[in-house]
Amino acid sequence: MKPAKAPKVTIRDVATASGVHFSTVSRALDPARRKRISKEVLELVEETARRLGYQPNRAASALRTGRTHTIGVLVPDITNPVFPPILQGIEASAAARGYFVFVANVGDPQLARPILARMQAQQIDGLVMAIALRDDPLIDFVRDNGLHAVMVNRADESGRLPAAVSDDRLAMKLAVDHLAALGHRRIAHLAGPQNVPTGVGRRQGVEQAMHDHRMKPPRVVECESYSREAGQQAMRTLLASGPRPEAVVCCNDLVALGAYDVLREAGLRVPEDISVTGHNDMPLVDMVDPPLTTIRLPHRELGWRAAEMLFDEIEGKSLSASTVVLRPELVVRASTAARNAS
Amino acid sequence: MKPAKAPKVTIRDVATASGVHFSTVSRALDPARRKRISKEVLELVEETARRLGYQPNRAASALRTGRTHTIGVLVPDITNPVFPPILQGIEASAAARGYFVFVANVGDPQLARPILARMQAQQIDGLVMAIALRDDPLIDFVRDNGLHAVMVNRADESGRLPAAVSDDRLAMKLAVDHLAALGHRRIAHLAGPQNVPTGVGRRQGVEQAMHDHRMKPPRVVECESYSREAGQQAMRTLLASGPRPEAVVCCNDLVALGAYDVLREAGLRVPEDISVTGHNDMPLVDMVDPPLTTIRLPHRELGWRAAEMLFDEIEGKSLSASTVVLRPELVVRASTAARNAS
DNA sequence: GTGAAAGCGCTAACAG
DNA sequence: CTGTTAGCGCTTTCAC
Repeated sequence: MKPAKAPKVTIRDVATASGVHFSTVSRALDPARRKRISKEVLELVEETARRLGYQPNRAASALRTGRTHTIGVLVPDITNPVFPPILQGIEASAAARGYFVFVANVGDPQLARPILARMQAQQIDGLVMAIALRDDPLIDFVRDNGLHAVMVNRADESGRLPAAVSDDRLAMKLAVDHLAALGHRRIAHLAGPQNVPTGVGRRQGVEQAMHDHRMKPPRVVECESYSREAGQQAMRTLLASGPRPEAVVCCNDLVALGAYDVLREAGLRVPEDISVTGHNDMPLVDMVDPPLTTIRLPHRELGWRAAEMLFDEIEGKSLSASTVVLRPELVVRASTAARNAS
Repeated sequence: MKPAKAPKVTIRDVATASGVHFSTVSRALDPARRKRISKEVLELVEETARRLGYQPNRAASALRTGRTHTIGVLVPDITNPVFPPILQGIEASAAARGYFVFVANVGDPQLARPILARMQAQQIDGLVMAIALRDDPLIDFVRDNGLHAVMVNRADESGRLPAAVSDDRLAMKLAVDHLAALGHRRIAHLAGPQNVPTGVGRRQGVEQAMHDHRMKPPRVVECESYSREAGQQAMRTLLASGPRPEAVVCCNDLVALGAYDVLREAGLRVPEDISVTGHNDMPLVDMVDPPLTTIRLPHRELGWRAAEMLFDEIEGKSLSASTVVLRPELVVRASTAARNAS
């Protein structure tokens, strides 16, 4: 029968039980210093530690060393399906390197500062930010506090912080190239919020790609957010404000689905009357009607790479690239069709 | 211009700056003990603390008090869309009560123990478990270690741990009642893994409800997991092994979508040839073809309630119910139709 | 109401 | 190679 409560065995208990000084135990149990211990003592200590069920107290170690093996992650909305794979990547890297991850959902940007303050009180070793507006003062705040930090998914354009991102311009080029190959010329863009780096990058990607194809500049409607509702609203605005485009490139999948809603209301068929593309390849967009042509991102790897960069920096082996740009990939499904299909 | 690195101001700095003893500062800054401090001193201390940008060091406090204001959450797969809202609920409650949340993705059940050990080393105050098989030894382990813990989403049948769950039997009754009202009698069930509490509960719910309607017991095929692939496989088995049912009640949405895949392959139409129901109402199942009739769960509230129970227990005000059962809700869409529709 | 002193469990000089 | 010693920043007696 086991004891009712964990009896908290400390380094001293292990020491007396194995007849050595407690600092010897401390050394023996630290991979970095264990080599300076004689083989016999080392084995003895390890054995008794195991037998007694010793668990190091990280709080004590943290107080002494200033390192908690803990990082914070700031996400805007964990229910947005792009973030779970990113988090998974971060967490996998953290687990592999002996860190733990505090996840905070920063619904309202106003909350970022207080949350960050509390995280600092918890003595986090570093921070992964999946939030941040363009020129966000938060970035300066983080740097001024000497906090190790990296960004993921969204990059800070000024490069003040290392980042792991997908190539937004390439992503949109892939979409436009695909539509161009299908014969479309009048392409519109439902753009993301222009105060967010990805919103700008993707819009520029569309514009650049269309320019390269010698098309007229796209009609652009900015969405208020990356949501289905915002997509509906933007699509309504687009339909109301001019001739119907042949295709519409959307800043993300949710916006594309919002566009679907409005097009259906308006009696327009996708892709016969109008082609639609998304971005993210979130789960189930292959099951919607019609299956959505979109851009797939290596979300999990984005998270993994961001975390690796952060840990390297924390541990002082900061050789890693300052910005990692990963390649997105076009996934063709049934929401795009050749122009003369109608 | 701000200092390059945070100069870590401590309680002593605040003390000398305000000309009092550091223990007075400690008292003044603790809501629970601040009342014993004279008004003038209190205000002075608060003011200087603010001026110096004092941040309490939780690691020190943790070492002294044994409380870290940190909890761990074990989820099987954060990319499964049921978990993000649960996490969000947990995190919202935690933020409101001054706690932080370690999230660990326990892909392989084998990993649970080592992860838990590491969390204990980090001195977590409590644990929320969204994993656990039936009669999982992990539950005993947690209790024997005197760890405060609650379960969420999946309950331990033996009631060894408090839990916040949805009423699985009711959920399946809602589905069966709905199908019965549409005139169906030959209903099959694609069941969840029978080593998981929810798998059993839902199967029993279907069986009980059908019994109550005086129907013959359902044909049941067990899925290997709660995934689309497992749903495909189970649906294949079902079609191959007997007469075609009029309706199939699925243990969750992903399984239902797997069933869609196979029915489409087989040239069967949903709902004309066969009605299908899901469970969870995950994002976008209203956009698939046809939109899925399913059961909606209060996932966010599940997480919130679980966390609240945990914090109450940690803080010793353990008046809360031991098990909270929340009501699921039927969402009728287009994957179910009356029997004579065909 | 405030000061003094001890110590949580650990690491990191410094001796020997 | 191992023992000694001194704190990390905080809370918590115990005095006054």
